[in-house]
Amino acid sequence: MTKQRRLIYSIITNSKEHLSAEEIYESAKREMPNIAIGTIYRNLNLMVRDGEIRKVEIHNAPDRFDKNINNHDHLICDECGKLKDIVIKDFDKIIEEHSVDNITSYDLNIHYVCPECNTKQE
Amino acid sequence: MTKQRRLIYSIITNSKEHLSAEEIYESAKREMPNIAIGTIYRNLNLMVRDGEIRKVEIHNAPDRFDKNINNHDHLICDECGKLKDIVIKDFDKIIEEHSVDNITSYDLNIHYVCPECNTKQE
DNA sequence: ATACATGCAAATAGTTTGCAAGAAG
DNA sequence: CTTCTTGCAAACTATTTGCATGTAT
Repeated sequence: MTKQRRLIYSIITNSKEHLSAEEIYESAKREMPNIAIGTIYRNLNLMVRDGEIRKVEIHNAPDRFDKNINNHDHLICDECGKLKDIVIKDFDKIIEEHSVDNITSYDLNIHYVCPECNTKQE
Repeated sequence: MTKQRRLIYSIITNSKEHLSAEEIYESAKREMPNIAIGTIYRNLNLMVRDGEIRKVEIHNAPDRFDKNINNHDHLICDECGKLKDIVIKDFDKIIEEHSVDNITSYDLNIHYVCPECNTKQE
């Protein structure tokens, strides 16, 4: 439990957004200018392993980190890149009905244009 | 329409597997030893853009290329890494029921242990 | 004390790109 | 001919890692 780790954790839990490692790094540097990007990644991975946070992997974009560790999926805006949580109800059951055994996890990202970007476009 | 492109396309359509760029490269080199990996990627991207093939993006693993361009999702084996196609019926409707507008695409990969690897383990 | 975490820099993997030479229409 | 594509090598992005030093317990 170093102060670096405490800082990184607080940045994630205090943010309303799903931050990338780079964004966490920029934010952390304001408090600790010498903090290294390697330290950010190492701590993020430890926290993910220990179930304190969740990693959201997105294609063609850096991973993002989520304080919400409950079962949920993500909406990803094609315009601004921001994420929102979504819960697809009974999704586990839907998959099980397709008679697939030994499921370890699944990974669902829905791409869309978020309401904010959609109104901007008009 | 170069012979490189024709070769790459035939490798994909003749394969029963979902090949990675590297695997396509290895296979192509047997016919054309001087073919460059850059040529593989350039042609794959063109074919994806033109809808001739589909790119399957998997986290922590190289992209794979799929001759099946119909709507379908993928099962990914955690042991051997091989992919299988799966169609989750009415999945579009399930998402729409969650009152999300402006959906452009979605991306569902289900991780599991495939029957082949599962019997091996016992 | 001593085990673990850090900062730094270099390495890694997968993919993309600039450019001069070559092939296609 | 002239446009598009190739082969090659270098660049790129996100992330990981080796190592000597520093910090926590």
